Amino acid sequence: MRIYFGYVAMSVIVPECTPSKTITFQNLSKIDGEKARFSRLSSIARENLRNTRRLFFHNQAHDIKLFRITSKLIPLATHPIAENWDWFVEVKDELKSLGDYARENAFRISAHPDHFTLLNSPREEVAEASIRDLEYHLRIMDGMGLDSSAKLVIHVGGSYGNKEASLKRFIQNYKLLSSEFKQRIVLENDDKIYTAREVLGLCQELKIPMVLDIHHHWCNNHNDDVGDYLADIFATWEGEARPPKIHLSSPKDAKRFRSHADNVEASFFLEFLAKARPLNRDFDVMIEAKNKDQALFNLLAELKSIPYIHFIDEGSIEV
DNA sequence: ACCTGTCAAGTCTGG
DNA sequence: CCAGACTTGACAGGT
Repeated sequence: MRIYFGYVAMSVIVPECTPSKTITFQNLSKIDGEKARFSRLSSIARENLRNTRRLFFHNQAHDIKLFRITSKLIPLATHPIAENWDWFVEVKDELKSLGDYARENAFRISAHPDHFTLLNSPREEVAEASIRDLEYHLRIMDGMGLDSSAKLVIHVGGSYGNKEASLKRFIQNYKLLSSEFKQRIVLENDDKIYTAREVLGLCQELKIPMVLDIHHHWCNNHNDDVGDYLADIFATWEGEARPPKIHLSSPKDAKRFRSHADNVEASFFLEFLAKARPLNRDFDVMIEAKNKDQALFNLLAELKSIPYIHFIDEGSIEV
């Protein structure tokens, strides 16, 4: 089984290369005239795209085929102050060529809309804002010309005092979405509310691929063992062009155990690998650590001493 | 060059 | 009913 590794949004190795530059609402408001404000936003957006391109080159040079693009690529894209700003036209060409490069090098691109994207909120304005945010992500992926294997990873949402009703509301709202959304949305278990088993049930019912977050499962699991239903989680990816994806991170410390540590404990990964090995299926691992790409390299360096792990290149292994 | 409080967005808890 | 926690990278204003 082949396992590919990737990291989230930014590099700690490539200097001066943030793809998430922004401007605060307050400061943008100080600029006189809509035209000048939009021009400022456009120049930030283009800078972010330039840096994303540099990250792509870096990834390709190191055989890293898995990458999560930042949600902050286009500054204030869904903020009311930028409502009349046609950002897509401004960055259309850059987006397309970025996507071409990704396709040529067989990159697996994903995005993870922020935690206030809540499809199941009982507040209509929140649910609507969430759809606007998903639309924004869709336009980026479509603009890059990526096929439906480029996924949008989201959580189920809040519990709002009634988990059962909130799950139902997710189902209702999800069903209202067009197929453009549905072919990209995948669901992830979270660290507080919806466990892996609950998310799996939802994914099976709605035929949505499920991303298992090992760290979240460790925080929030109702005492069940993910090994018992890992095969079912992987099965939600049947018919998809790409293999299942998991998220991997380690707890920061005993007190802040939900937070991401700087690096990933090799034992944390190996424990999971022991459960996945019998299934003998390829899967992708998204590393979520403060040290970003360096954490990926650090983990792989540690795996070098494991006898049954063979290195294909800098970014993938064979087990 | 470096430091610190603040930032568009939501939800949950505890007082 | 409201303040604070949660979480994270970057801004912005200051030294």
